[in-house]
Amino acid sequence: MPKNAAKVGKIPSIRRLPQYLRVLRGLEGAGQEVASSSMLSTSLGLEQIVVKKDIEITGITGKTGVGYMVAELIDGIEDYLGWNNSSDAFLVGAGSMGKALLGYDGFRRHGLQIVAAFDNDEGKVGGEYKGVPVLPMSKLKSLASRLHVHIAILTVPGDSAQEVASQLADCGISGIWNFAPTTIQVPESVSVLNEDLSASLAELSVRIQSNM
Amino acid sequence: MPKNAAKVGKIPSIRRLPQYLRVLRGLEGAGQEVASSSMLSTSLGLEQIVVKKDIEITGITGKTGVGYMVAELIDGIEDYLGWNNSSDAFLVGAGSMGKALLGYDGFRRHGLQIVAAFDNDEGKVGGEYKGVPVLPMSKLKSLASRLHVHIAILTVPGDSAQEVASQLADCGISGIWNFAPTTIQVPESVSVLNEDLSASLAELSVRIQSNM
DNA sequence: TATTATACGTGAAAAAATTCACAAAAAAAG
DNA sequence: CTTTTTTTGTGAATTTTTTCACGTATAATA
Ligand SMILES: NC(=O)c1ccc[n+]([C@@H]2O[C@H](COP(=O)([O-])OP(=O)(O)OC[C@H]3O[C@@H](n4cnc5c(N)ncnc54)[C@H](O)[C@@H]3O)[C@@H](O)[C@H]2O)c1
Ligand SMILES: NC(=O)c1ccc[n+]([C@@H]2O[C@H](COP(=O)([O-])OP(=O)(O)OC[C@H]3O[C@@H](n4cnc5c(N)ncnc54)[C@H](O)[C@@H]3O)[C@@H](O)[C@H]2O)c1
Repeated sequence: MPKNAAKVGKIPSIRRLPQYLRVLRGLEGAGQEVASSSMLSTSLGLEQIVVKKDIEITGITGKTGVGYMVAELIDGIEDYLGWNNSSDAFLVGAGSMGKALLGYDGFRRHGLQIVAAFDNDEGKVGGEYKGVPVLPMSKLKSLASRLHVHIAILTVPGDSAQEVASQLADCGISGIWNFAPTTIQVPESVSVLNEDLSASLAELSVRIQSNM
Repeated sequence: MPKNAAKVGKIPSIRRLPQYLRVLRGLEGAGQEVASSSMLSTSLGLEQIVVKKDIEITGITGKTGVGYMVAELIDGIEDYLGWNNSSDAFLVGAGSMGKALLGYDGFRRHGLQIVAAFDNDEGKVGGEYKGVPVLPMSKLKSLASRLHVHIAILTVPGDSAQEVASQLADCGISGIWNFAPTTIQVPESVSVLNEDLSASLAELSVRIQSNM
C-alpha cells in the first residue's frame, strides 16, 4: 500500500468525519487558514489523538508544529466521503419523519439532494413539500433510472419497509438509509444503513443509570 | 464479580438489545414461548454468536439444547435497559423534527413518555401536539423539579443547542438526547447522547463507494 | 436405548479501535 | 542563537469487540 494513500475501513473514524467538517467550515468562514488537532479536539470534546488518527484515514497530512490547512482538510474529508459531488436521493414515505428530513437543509452540505418524495397515500401524492414533489410509487422505477438516483431514504412504517426496500433494490438503488425499525433484506449489491433511534435510547438509558 | 451478574460496558451490544426486544415482542404476541439464538440471528441478519454474547450481558441464561424463554428474555433486556418502568421526558424545540418525535408512539414501548414540549416561539407555545402540551421555556425549571423528569430530547437549531443544554443541566436533567449537530458542554453528571445523522450518512456514503 | 441434531455457555483467539510514547519539524520565546 | 513550546506522524501497547472452538445439556429420532 502506498504510504500516502487514504486507508479504508475504520467505521468509527468515518462516522466522526462530519464533525470535523462542521467545525472546519466554521473556521473557514471565519478566515482561519490552519487548524491543529488540539484545537479541533477541544471544540468537539474529543481526545487529540483521536482527531489525528481520524484525519490520518483521509490521507491528508498536516505540517509538524503548525497544523492542517483548513481548506485542504475540508477537501480531503469531502473527497473521502464522496461529498464533493452532490448526489441526488429519493425519499419514500412522506409522513412526519419524512417531512422533517425533506425540510432539513443540512443534507445539502453533505452532498445529498432529495429530488423527489414518494408515497402511496393518494392524499399526499401530487402535492409538494419544501419544493420537493411527492409522487406516486408507480413513478419510482422510471424516475430512478432516468435521473440515475442511487440513494434512497426510507421513512415508511415498519410493516411496509421490506416491501418498499425490495422495490428500491429493483430500481437499481445502491444505498438505503432506513429509518424504519425493521431489518430489511436486500441483494448484496445494496448497502443498507439502519438509523436505529432505539439503539441510541438504549445507550442513553444505560449511561444515565451508571452515572447514578 | 458474581458469575450470573449482568456485565456493564459493551456499547455495541447495548445498542443491539432493542432489536432483540422488537423481535421477541413479536414472538410473544404470536404465542411463541422459546426463542433460540439461531432464530433471532436469522430474523435480524446477525451472526448467531453475536446474539449469544449480547444476551450474555443481560445476565439472562437459556436452556442448553432448547433456547431462551421469550418472556424471561424480554424482562431481562428491559430490566437491563431500565425500560420496564416508564420514564417521563421533556422535548425542547417543537419544530419539524421535534413534532415527528412527539408523534412517534414507538418510544412508549421503550419506556419513554414525552410529557411536555417546550419552545421559545410564542406562536407554538400554548397549543398542544398529539396530546402533549407545548409550554414556554420559563416553565421548564419548575416543571422539571415538580415532575422529577430527568431525560430531555433536544431538537432546537444548532445555534441554540448549547444555551438550552445549559438550561436543562441547570434543571437537574441527567440525560440529553441531542439531535442538533452541535457539541454541547454540560456538567459531568449529565449524560449526552448525540444523534448524529450526518455520521450515518457518512458511513452509508463510504459503504456505497466501496461496494462499487 | 443409542444416535443424531440442536443449542447454550464460555474461555481463548483474532480483529478492530483506542491510547500511549516519542522522534522530528516548526514556531515562539528568551 | 539557543531553548522551550507546539504539533504532526507513526509504531507499539492496550483495550474493546468480534469471532472461534468446544464441552455439555436437551430433544428428537431410529
Ligand atoms: N416519527 C418518528 O419520530 C420516528 C422515530 C423513529 C423511527 N421512525 C420510523 O420512521 C418511519 C416513519 O415514521 P413516521 O412517524 O413518519 O410515520 P408516518 O405514518 O407519519 O409516515 C409514513 C408514511 O409512509 C407512507 N407509506 C406507508 N406505506 C407505504 C408504502 N407501502 N409505500 C409508500 N409509502 C408508504 C404513508 O402514507 C405515510 O405518509 C416508521 O417506520 C417509524 O417507525 C419514526
Ligand atoms: N429536520 C431534520 O430532518 C433534521 C435532521 C438532522 C438534524 N436536525 C437537527 O434537529 C434540530 C431541529 O431541527 P428542525 O428541522 O426541527 O428545526 P426547526 O427550525 O423546525 O425547529 C426548531 C424549533 O426549536 C425552537 N427553538 C429555537 N430556539 C429555541 C430556544 N432557544 N429555546 C427553545 N426553543 C427554541 C424553534 O421555535 C423551533 O420550533 C436542529 O438542530 C437540526 O439541525 C434536524
